[in-house]
Amino acid sequence: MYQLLKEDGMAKRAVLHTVHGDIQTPVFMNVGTAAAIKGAVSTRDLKEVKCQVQLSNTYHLHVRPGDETVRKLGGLHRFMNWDRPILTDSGGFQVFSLSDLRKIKEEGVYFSSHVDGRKIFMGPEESMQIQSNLGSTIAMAFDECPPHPATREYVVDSVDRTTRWLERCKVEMKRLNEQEETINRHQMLFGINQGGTFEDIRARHAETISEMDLDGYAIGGLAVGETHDEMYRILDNVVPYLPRNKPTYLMGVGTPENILEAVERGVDFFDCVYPTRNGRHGHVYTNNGKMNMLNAKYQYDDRPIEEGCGCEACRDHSRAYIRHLLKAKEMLGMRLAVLHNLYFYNTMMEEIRGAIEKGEFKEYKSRKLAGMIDKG
RNA sequence: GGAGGGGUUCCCGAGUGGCCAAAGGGGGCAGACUGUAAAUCUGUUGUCUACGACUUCGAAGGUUCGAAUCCUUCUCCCUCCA
Repeated sequence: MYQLLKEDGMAKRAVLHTVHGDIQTPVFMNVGTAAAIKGAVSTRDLKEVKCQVQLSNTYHLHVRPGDETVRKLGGLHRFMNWDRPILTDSGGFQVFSLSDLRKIKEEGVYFSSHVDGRKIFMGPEESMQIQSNLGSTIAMAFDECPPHPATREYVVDSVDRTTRWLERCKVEMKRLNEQEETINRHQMLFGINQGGTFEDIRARHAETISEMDLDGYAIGGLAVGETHDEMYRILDNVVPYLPRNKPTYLMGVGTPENILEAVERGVDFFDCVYPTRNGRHGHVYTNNGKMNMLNAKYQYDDRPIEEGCGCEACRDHSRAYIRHLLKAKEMLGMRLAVLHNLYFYNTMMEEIRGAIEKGEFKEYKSRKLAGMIDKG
């Protein structure tokens, strides 16, 4: 159940009650694609870094270790030792990211596994079955994330198919949740809006899926190469067509700035690989902007990444030391950078929630952005 | 003492007369990354009054229109046999 607690302009402060506990929104979901946050981050670390929800991936877990394996081991929560909510992405993004390794048909998508090349068929039913086997808190509809740029004809075809797939997802999810042996019989299903950069297609699709009474609504197919302005324009245009009394999830986004802009436009669920991937690559986020810890200027810098930050990296170590670890390719360097970034993101979301509660989101956003732009 | 092999740009290491400022790694420096095929990928890495010039391949001298590449001497290192 989703409860809207407070509104500040378009910005929403809400709570989503789930069988695995409450999610306070706006929230950033920490991405652990293959049932692990890359960078040697444990579930203990995740709790310390204030992670509310983890995101895992249907396609990747189906390929390895196999969703049947996870089901036999009691589901993803038990497998990973994570008792808070998990959202599983459907495999729809892999239709985009593994575009050289797949064929799209009406019935679904034929992949050749990126691991060993074997044929894998995934349609809406298969995606729901896999996610049911994983037992995640929230399942995502199986969609196609179209490339950018794409022609209008391509996008129309793709979105129509995604709608038909969504209907099939809904039927299959209902069936699975009614079965006795299902691990999580309260698994939620979020639908995904598509339409590329075509506002009218986006809006019409949003209206169509809004009538389907799903547990939440995502906006997909953004941050795939379009400009930030285009992305914001689409949010302006689409969010109003999605139900306000349901979660609004902007998939795969984004930078701290992207998130602030999207919250202002009514989005309250996010996920992105940036904090983890950038951390592994030596980039860390601070209130003064992004830093590349690999840069020579930090060689003798004895300060923490960010003064006053409560994360393990900042409490215990200097920039110089973390730079050394990263340069030496010591695992600890990546781990500390990732922990810092996740802490930064999750803390920012906490601040956002506080600001909305006080009705001061706009001020908070300007302050935050000014800091990051000034010294970035 | 005898026989042989070798010293290349920060490092390792190709290159045996012109297409060589010199392959390829590494290291350095910088950049990219948005529902993760990513501990990945890209650029750059002699100097300058830079679409041209200058200095460089152990040192010095020589052959040649032209040398990192051929010759002479010197020097240093390594291996094997005594």
